[in-house]
Amino acid sequence: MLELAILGFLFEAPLHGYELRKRIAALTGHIKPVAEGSLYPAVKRLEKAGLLTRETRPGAGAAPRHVLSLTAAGRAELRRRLAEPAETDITDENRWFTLLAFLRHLEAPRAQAAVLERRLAFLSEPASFFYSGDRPLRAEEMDDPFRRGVLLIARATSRAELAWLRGTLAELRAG
Amino acid sequence: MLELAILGFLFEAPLHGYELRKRIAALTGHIKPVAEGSLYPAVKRLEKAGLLTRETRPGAGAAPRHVLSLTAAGRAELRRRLAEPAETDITDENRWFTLLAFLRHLEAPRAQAAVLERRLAFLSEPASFFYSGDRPLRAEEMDDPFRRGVLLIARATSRAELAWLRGTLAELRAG
DNA sequence: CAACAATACATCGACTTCGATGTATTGCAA
DNA sequence: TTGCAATACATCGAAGTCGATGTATTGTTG
Repeated sequence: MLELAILGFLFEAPLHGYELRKRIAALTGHIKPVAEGSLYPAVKRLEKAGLLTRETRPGAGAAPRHVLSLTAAGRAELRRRLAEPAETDITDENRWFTLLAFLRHLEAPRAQAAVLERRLAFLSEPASFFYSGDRPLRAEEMDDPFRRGVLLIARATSRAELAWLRGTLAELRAG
Repeated sequence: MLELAILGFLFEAPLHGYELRKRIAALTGHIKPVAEGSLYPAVKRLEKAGLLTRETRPGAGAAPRHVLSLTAAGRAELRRRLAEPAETDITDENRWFTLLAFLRHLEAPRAQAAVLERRLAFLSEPASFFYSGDRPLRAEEMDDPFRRGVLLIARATSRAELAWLRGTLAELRAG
């Protein structure tokens, strides 16, 4: 998720680490903040893998700025990660939202639609957080108000997302 | 999140590891599966901390069952984690849902309400995933259909949850 | 003019998690 | 009857993440 965000932001423009950090904080920081101690090693990993390059410039600030840019391999890798997301990128909302934030960089509408369809399939499966034997329980069946809340909120999210998915898929197909 | 689920399920009844694994999978597995390689070390940690005990019984299955039970300290620790959740337990939906699944074990309605109020405060803050300068952007302002989707879905979730929170808080206060 | 926040890096050890692998038994289906 | 799925543990190394800490400069505010 962190790496996807780094690749996604750098795809849009070269940035130095501090700016990248601020953009990631704006994107997902209110939900799940990313520590600096995670960001710099992640940048290093991607650099080592040849996905980005670092150019040192005598900075306006204190330390010299390291401007980070994606390489051709890095741009290809972003597109690959967007086109072939892992299962948890589809199911985990945090990851899914991060993916959606950069899905525009996947140029082919067909490929974009294919990703949305995976999410559609996931949301269409009968699933719950709570079961009676094998049967998923509905909100109305829960006595516990807190567990009922989980199901009510999940249902509202699911409905809104299914409506949006169907509409957007129709638009993508129309062209 | 994993530790909270372990404490939560064992609070309800003593279980052996395999059963615990299945319950955790049912609760959150469709969204974010937990590897066995995470579960057993987590159980060990909690055991070492004196929060649970392990009783070996000649099992019906292959290996002998290790029945896990919470100690008094373990029960107290669950209540403490429910009453004083970390900030990300409030903001991250995965963690928040796990917390809600066990919030009934916090006996005092006052304490339950206090936790819901923290979530209410978080959801009431003006926040977005996307900004123009400092100003959070609304769904209607987004050109990118995917980013618009993120905001539309988040808004639907937020509305449903706020309605549920207000209703449940009223009930808790009414007694 | 002193203190502090913000800018701009970076590292380190501790801890957590993951994926792979291993052991052994029961029961069912091909 | 052979093999596979399910039951029921468990470990190990690799990798990732976090929180704390450190350095140095600029700009702002009291």
